[in-house]
Amino acid sequence: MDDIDLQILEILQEKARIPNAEVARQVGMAPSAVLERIRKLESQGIIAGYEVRLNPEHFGQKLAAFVLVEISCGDCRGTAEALAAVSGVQEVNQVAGNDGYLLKLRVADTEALGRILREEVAIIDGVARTRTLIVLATFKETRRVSLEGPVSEVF
Amino acid sequence: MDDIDLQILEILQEKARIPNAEVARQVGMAPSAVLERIRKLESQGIIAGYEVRLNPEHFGQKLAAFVLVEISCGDCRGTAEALAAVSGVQEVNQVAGNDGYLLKLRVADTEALGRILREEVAIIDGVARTRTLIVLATFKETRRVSLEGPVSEVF
DNA sequence: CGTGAAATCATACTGTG
DNA sequence: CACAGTATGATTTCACG
Repeated sequence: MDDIDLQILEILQEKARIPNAEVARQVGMAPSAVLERIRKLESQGIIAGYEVRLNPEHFGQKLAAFVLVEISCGDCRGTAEALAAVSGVQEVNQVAGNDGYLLKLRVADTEALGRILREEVAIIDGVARTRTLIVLATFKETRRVSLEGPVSEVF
Repeated sequence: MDDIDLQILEILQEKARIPNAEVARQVGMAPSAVLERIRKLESQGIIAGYEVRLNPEHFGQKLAAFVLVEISCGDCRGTAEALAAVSGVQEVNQVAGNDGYLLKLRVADTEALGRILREEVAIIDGVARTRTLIVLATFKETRRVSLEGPVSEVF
């Protein structure tokens, strides 16, 4: 991965749906060459995929929340998968410390959140306790990765 | 927004970089009509944008962490913006309760995280205390929104 | 919402350093 | 091996019905 690859990734992070030909212009190369580089980045897993970003508020999901799920591990295999299947869950992160998992979810409102915690989370095997953080406002939400600094060439 | 729009969004959530003509085939419409719908969804803000998903591990960012930032609000204007500017910060969520903000960040390693907390977060005006949750594993990480249920027509 | 023509783009192939 | 040039077919755009 060289400097031109980084330029391409930077452009794509800025605007993922830019035409290939436009990327080629910006990096000063032929479209075919740029395409070849992008394909290679995809096959190397450096580009993991492409996503549409929908506005959740238009789909009746006005509330975001983080839920810390404390685990009492009798039988914990499958807990993560069970949590991932809960309504509205966008993230399941296993975290160090007593709180075993940190979930991020998007739901309609506090009522729906309460229902989900009671009826879908609490019943999962190994779930001891939950602590919920209601999101009042989101000031930044990106998946951008800073492309500066040393780049691992592994994989 | 009607049922065909929902179908289109569902297809795009599944695979964002699908050619328009393919979407048209799946919903049984002319490509031009589909494109027109997509453009409308974009201008309405229902489609908020498109993203490349890069693999952070290829860019020396092997560690994810959540940081709860407790705020002692003397002068809190600008705190969120200051937090958003911290290295590696991907999310800044204001949360209810004592912990004022929940950050998500991606960094190289625990050493970098420590440095950032000391040198970039702790010095921000209004930051009283932080509690860090190290992510050991991520089982799910999506921005998909469930398109079922009642759809708000507002905006 | 569909059609069709024109512009633009994607991509496979080929040649070149 | 990476890149540019080229040709072909697909896609996007836009005016119009």
